[in-house]
This record gives sequence, C-alpha cells and structure tokens, in this order.
Amino acid sequence: MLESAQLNLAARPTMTDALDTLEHDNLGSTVYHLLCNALIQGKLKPGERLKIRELAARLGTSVTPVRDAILRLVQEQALAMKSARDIRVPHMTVARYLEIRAIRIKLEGLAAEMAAQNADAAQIALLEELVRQNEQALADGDTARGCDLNQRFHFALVDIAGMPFLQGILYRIWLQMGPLIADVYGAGGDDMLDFHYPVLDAIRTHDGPAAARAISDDILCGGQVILQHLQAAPAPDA
Amino acid sequence: MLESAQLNLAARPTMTDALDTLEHDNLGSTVYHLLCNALIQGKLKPGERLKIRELAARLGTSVTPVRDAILRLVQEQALAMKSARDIRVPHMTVARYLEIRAIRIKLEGLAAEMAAQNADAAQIALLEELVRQNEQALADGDTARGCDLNQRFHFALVDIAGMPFLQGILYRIWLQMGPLIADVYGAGGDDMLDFHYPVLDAIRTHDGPAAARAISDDILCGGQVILQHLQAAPAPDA
DNA sequence: GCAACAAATATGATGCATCATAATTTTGAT
DNA sequence: ATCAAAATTATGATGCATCATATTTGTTGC
Repeated sequence: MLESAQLNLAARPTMTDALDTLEHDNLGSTVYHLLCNALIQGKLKPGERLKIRELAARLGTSVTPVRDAILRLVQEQALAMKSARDIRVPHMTVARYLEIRAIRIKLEGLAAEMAAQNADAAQIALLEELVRQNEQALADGDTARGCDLNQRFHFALVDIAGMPFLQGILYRIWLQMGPLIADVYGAGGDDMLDFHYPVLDAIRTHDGPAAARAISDDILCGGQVILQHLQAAPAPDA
Repeated sequence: MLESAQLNLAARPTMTDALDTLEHDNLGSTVYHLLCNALIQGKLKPGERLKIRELAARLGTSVTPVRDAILRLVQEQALAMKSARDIRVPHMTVARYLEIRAIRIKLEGLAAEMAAQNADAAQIALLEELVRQNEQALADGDTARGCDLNQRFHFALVDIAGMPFLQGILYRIWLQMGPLIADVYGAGGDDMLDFHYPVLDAIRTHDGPAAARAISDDILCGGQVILQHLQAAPAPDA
C-alpha cells in the first residue's frame, strides 16, 4: 500500500513555488509519477484496488489531478478498470509476460548494443558502480534496494545509448512488471545480478552484439524465477 | 485541421445509450481516439496548435473529456506542450526519426517473425487483399487511402502475430509518425508498397527471419523519402 | 432464519466556476 | 510616431457540485 506520505500541495495557494521553472508539471503529472514509483517499487500489490477520492484525500489534492493520473495509468495498462468504478493493479498473465519478455529482449538488446558503441569511461564506471552497490545490497539481504539497483542498471544502458524515446517505451513496460518483480525478487536476486557481468564486459570492449546477447541472457535467465512464480500462481481470472 | 465533425454527445442526458455494454469507454477515451485518428490520418499538421475550449465546443462536450484526451496524448508525446498553455502537434527531428526507425525495425521485425510462424490461409489472404487494394489506391492516385492501407498492412502483421501488448506500443509509435507520413506519402507511395511483396512471400512460406528482414527493408527503404524530407526541411526549433 | 426488495452509500463521469498567468491590445507620455 | 505600461483577453489548472449507477446495507414478508 502507499504510505500516507503527503504531497502537502494543498497548503500552496498558487502553484508557482518550487519546481515550476524548468518543468511545467501540473499536479496530475506529480501524482502520476508518485503512482509510477509506487508501482515500480512494488508498493502496490496485484489485485489491490485504488479509489480516486481516497487517494485525493491522502495526497491532499482534489480528485481532478488524481483522476488525471489514474486515467493515464489505465490507458497504458499499468492499472486496469475492471468495471466502470473498480480500478485495480492488474495481475500479470503468463502469455502477457512472455510477450513482454520478447519485446524487452529486442528493445533492451538494442539499447545495450548502442550503449556498447557509445559508452565512455565515465559511463562504464557508473555501470560498474551500480553493479557493485547491487552486490552489496544482495549481501545485506536488502531486496528492495537490489530490485531498485537492478532496474537502474537496465535504464542506465538506455541512457548511455542516448535513446530518449526508447526510454519512455521501456519505462512503461517496466511499469507493468513492477508489482510482479517486487513480489518475487527475493527468490532470484542472485540470478538477476550475475548476468550483469557479461553485459559489463561487452560494454567495456564496445562489442555491441555481445552486449545484446548478454542482456538477452539476463532477461531470459533472471526472469526464469518470475515465470515459474506465474505458472505456479493461478492468476485469479485477470 | 479537424473537420467540424461533431460528436453530438451533448444531446445525451445520460451516457448509457449506445456503446456502453462491452466497452465502458468514457467520453475522454472517445475524444482520445478521435484525436488519434486525426493524427494518424494527417489531419493535424506539425506545428498546429490545439485549444481545449475550442475542441470542446467543436465536439459538443465540456472541456473535461477533451482535457483528459489531450493530456494523454501529451504524455505519450503525440502532442507537445511547448509552454503551459501552448499545445501543439510536434515537429519530427532527424534524430528522433532515426531512433524511432531503429525501434520499429526491432519491434515490427518481431511482429513479422511471429506472424510468419502463425499465419493461417485466411490471414495470408487478408494480407494479400490489403496489398491488392493498396495497389489499386496507388493506381488511382489516392494517397490518403494508400497511406491508410499501408498502415493497416503493418498492423495486420502485429495482429496475426497475436501480440496485443506490442500492438499498443506500435500504435503509439505510429501516432508520432502520422502527421509526418501524411505530409510526404505522395512522394514515395511506390516505395512504400513494393517492399510489402517480399514480406508476403516470407509469410506464405512461414519463414520468420526472412519476414523480419523484409519488414526491415520496407522500413528502411520506404522511409528514405521521409528522411530526405526531414533533412531538407529545417524543422523550426522543435 | 432466509430471501427479496428497498434504502443508503460509494464512486467514477461530467460539466463548470474560478484562478493564475501568458499573450494581446489599448493607451498615454514623450 | 514610438515605445512602454496598463488593461484586457485567452487559456490551461484546479477544485468541486452533481449525476448515474454499482454496491452495500437494512427491512420485511414468508
């Protein structure tokens, strides 16, 4: 569940206080990103119901921005409207997961390939640092942090690839997997990280195709645990 | 520009008249799909400005559903908010086009590959019919229809592939290209269609990799005209 | 006690009033 | 006539009242 972390925007009479100069974000976008984070971090469980009024009260805004945000998430299928007034975090199905996996292999493979071509020393160092921290998180048994670092590694590749449009697509895809991954990351944490080393090697040697293959391995093998979990759990209707 | 085609939904006191049983679409979604069609069919030109109140008046609804729809399109970058109250059809840049092209080759290649594996006789016949009609449209000099049939061919592949999630991703990608393609389809109509024949051949023989290569050729060669157009036109700021 | 109907509640959809601000026009001093 | 300041207008953002309906709860007859 979302923590009661307030937005505390209601106290602001106008909305020209803090972060308005560069990004002309409206409240709806703020709520949207808040919910995105909650989804990706697994704070919203599959099947959990969301109520617009309740969220609005929790966040200290009116229903309008919350409705904006939820409608956006429903559109991109990160949330599902089972009926006209029943908004829930959707369950993943096996078929859907396999489709997403195939798409990820293509797109993250592309990102890894371009990243291998482009990466400079500083960017490679950043990737190494992420892996190092992830190793530490696993050693500490901090699955939440490991999950977060795993995701950051994958998106660092897209960032290095210099493909902002691809980044948006992949972000939406990860949004789908967030509630699921958080559920099962603990079981397969090692597998998630082990396959990052071949990726790093390929990037260091600027071997694009090898990087793509390595990411493909990561997605296939690291996701094995997830797939087993899905096939085991009956996935109530969905 | 959008025609003055009305929605005429204002006349409905409640909204339980026609299409509510299966799809619990709200007005916002209706407006969204309307704008999507306008974008894909090139009825909205790059740089054109949209005004919420004006659209609402034109469509006979209040501003709320129009705002819903426009915010969604802004999120997926099919529309751009230059400033807080300046919503426009964005211009395509060369860099963005190249990125989208690389993504399309991966994703539509995947779709073609799966379609080649799956296609049954009826589905192959449908593809052939689309190509035939496209041939006819070109002969008639009907570029708008040719453009539409070209798009339908590409999406028929995704449909045959049986990948609904991929379909959504590709739809959003095509949304980006709609205003651009409509601008230059006339110049390269033949190139758009010629490369569909190798795709058909590969699908008939259920040769997945060949289908992927053929689609890649189609995207690369058919898009050549578009790329030249982009490099010629200075693309005002964007 | 249980089932069927009715009242009450909950909840998303829609329209709209109001606000803050950017864009535009008007006006007035030089 | 020109330019700058002020007034006006335009426009998206936000909040909220109201509506229709699904869901829940309560009541009543058997």
